[in-house]
Amino acid sequence: MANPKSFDETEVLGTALGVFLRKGYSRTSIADIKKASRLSAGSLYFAFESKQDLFLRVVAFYIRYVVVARIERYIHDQGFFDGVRSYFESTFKNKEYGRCGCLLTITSAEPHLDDVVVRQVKNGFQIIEQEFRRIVQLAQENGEISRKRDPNLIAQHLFTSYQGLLVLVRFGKSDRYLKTVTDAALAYLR
Amino acid sequence: MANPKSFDETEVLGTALGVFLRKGYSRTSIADIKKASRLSAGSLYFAFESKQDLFLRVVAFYIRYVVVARIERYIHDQGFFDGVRSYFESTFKNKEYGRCGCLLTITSAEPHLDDVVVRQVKNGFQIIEQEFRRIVQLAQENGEISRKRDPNLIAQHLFTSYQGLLVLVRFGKSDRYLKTVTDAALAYLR
DNA sequence: CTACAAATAGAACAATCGTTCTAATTGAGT
DNA sequence: ACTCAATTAGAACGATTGTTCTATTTGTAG
Repeated sequence: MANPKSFDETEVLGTALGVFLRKGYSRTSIADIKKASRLSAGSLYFAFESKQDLFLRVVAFYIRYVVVARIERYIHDQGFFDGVRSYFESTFKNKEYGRCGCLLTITSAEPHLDDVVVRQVKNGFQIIEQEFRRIVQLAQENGEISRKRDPNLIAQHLFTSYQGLLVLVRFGKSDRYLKTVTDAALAYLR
Repeated sequence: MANPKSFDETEVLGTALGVFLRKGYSRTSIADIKKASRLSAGSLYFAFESKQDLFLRVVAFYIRYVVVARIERYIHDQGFFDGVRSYFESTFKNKEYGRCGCLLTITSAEPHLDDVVVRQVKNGFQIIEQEFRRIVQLAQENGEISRKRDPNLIAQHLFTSYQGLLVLVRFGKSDRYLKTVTDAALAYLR
């Protein structure tokens, strides 16, 4: 045994996430990751198998600690309608990773991705949609939404509006515009 | 005078559009364009100033002869509701450029674009939104939509749903799913 | 038929990409 | 203190990028 690892892998994942969000998968170079993480090529390739391997782990990190964690927290703290509104608004108000869109959304726009990557992104999408379905059903039990409506349909609508919103966020629409869009998406649920 | 141009520039723009739609701006190489158009680097750089110049002209071509032309035709032939439905469905049913998403949508997801490109894409988005607003107002005059509703809001909703749909199309959701999403977007307008 | 410039083809350029390799450094176990 | 393997840094590799350069071909005007 000698020379224990001098950096926290999770921390690197968070840093890399920021870079991937800003530049996208294929246009992010290892040089970018090196600069952001202050690690050398040697260290990076010692810790991660390849650029693709690093990205896959970043996606998993993102789904778990950004997307799902955020949804849970908002819904738990504020209930369905206000929680969804806060979640939608976090896409353009959040300081940490805000205004960059969603890692899954921007990745799905990239061409000729490896099958493994596609599967990982698909999985992420399903998790988000499933979360939406879950909170809709919860809201129906609470009486916040009528039990007569189809939760699948509502979840789909939520998901599509969310994706549309993210495109507009990425594209730099004004906060006022994005707020109106959020309102319209929520109005459909009343 | 000698040796007149042996290829049609518009034809090249159409071919290049197909490549850019499949691969995105930054990941499309001049080699790709060469292969698709069967032109040499010399010819391409004789006709177009640079890769960026070519792309700008492709975007203009796309807005005019694909997006706007398609909207006009569907609305003219089928009226508002069926027209919008057909237009939405063309994003995943059209054989020519279908299933690739929208050139503007996928470009807006790309990082660090030149200001000139950003402006061109922004312009395209505005044109689409403006077209939506125009056909909504037209539908209000026809009585297809209540005159009491705010056409700007409806156009915004249409635009956002359209962008969300395009993300899902690009991502390979099933026709059935996409049709449901389209229905939900239209239901909001009734 | 000759001359000439527009148009073309393809080799060559520097820059950047992801990745690998080789040393040098590090610190715990003996 | 010495050993030895885990870890690190950074040079180097071949492949690919957008672009430029140099010939060569081409068709028409005189």
